[in-house]
Amino acid sequence: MSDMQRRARTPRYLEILNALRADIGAGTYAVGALLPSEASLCARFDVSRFTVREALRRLEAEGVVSRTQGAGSRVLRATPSGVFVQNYRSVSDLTQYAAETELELLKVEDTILDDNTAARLGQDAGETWLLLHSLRRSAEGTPLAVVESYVPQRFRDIAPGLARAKGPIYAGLAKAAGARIERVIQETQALPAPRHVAEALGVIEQSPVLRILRRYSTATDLLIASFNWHHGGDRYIHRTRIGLEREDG
Amino acid sequence: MSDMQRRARTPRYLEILNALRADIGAGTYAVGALLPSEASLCARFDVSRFTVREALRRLEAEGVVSRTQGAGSRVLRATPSGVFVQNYRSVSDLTQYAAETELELLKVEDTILDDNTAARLGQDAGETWLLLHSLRRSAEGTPLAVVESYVPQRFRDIAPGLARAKGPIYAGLAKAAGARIERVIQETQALPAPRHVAEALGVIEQSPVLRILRRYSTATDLLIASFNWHHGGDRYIHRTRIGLEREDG
DNA sequence: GCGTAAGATTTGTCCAGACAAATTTACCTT
DNA sequence: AAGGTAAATTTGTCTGGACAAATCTTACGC
Repeated sequence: MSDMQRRARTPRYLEILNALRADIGAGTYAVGALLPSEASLCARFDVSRFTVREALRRLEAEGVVSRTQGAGSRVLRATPSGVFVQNYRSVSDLTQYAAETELELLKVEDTILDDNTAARLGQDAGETWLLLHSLRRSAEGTPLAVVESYVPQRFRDIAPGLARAKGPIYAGLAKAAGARIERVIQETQALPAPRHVAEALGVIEQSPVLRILRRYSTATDLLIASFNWHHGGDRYIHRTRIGLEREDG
Repeated sequence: MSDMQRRARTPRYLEILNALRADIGAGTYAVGALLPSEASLCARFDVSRFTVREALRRLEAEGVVSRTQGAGSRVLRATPSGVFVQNYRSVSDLTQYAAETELELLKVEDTILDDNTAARLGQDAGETWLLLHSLRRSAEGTPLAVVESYVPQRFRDIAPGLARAKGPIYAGLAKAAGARIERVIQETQALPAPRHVAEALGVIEQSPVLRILRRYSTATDLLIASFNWHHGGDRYIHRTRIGLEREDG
């Protein structure tokens, strides 16, 4: 063993890491399934628990597995997530698909703003808004993003037709309202996926996703706000026509 | 000890982590300085090396220290970087400072596009462009962002005056050129800081920073492109007036 | 059938020690 | 003074063990 260790310049935990990555990639351990316990991995690779944990710890840092005390290690995705700062590189390019996507309205419902959401939107908690759920899919049928739009109640009648109209929702709404959108503020954040987003995107709950909050305002009012949930990490590209106001460039 | 362990529900390594964070925040261990060795930390906290390493490992994951075999652990920054996907939360809010910042022109120079930059800008490699370096500072004198703008040669005469003009560079340039900017494309990525950026931002080389590439185009041409380097991680907020074209909302 | 409680499983925290590998320091030679 | 080599320092990898804490499973009682 000490002899083996001398010849092999790659650490043992890296071999295990690669073996597990390969297994996950090959589908031996499917997305959503549990990995073998640390104890059985120790037996399989004939190493101490420390070494197995070192490999698992890295798999977790890559976003490939999620580990829970008492429950085990669950496979979140087959390939590393290209975690933003940790990995220093981008994996996929959303805009590649953007041209081929379609918008699909899932649900329209009344909702009362909770404290958290109200704070984010800059509105009063307890207000009743209209909540539109929509889902974008790529041409190949892969879910790309979940969109949740908050709209004032008064647009209740025209709301369901917005998804079927040409152009983006905010444009249709502005037109219907006879208002002009003058300000867009966008916030980007990374979060663990809540249940409904995970289901819609086809990823495991708690796996990292990008949430982009956009607030479209007229000169005086917030007209529409939307949470856009994307697959986590990766490079995010934002396209727009014209940009005014102060900017870093 | 086992008695102490029973009463204390917070793991020992977390206490050490917090103690080290406090020391770093207080300046006991300055940015750029070396932390005590693992061995001396073991002595100070009376724990095994495993426990100290667990704390240091997390400090490293937060981007607070950088660890090198044989060299030691060096302090990279005083506060956690709010690493994007890893931490699931934001730390600072750039816009808080944005109102109080000033723009300062550092350097104007001719540059020939290398393959990499050319590819990013969608221009031909070997072309000669004008490169403007500028630096933003907060009111308190803390460097916030480094901006590198690429501008066509023909703007050589007016370029130096742009920083002193009111409003953003691209607006002044468009006005001077009699052109109208119709499209802005923004790419966000996380990278290890190159030397000149690290120096300007006051962070350690290789520490994670956000690089935002913005390309401002007229109907036909790329008018100006800029790399905006920000402190890593954290929440990035983008403000603009009006947004047209296709969008996710 | 359903909730509860006990037991089994699984990961989290921690120790004491050992050697390897990379870097830094000190010293010696030229 | 410059350069190279050996020694000391420091982090990386790894063992084998122990108990704690969270979760899951099973069996029991109502």
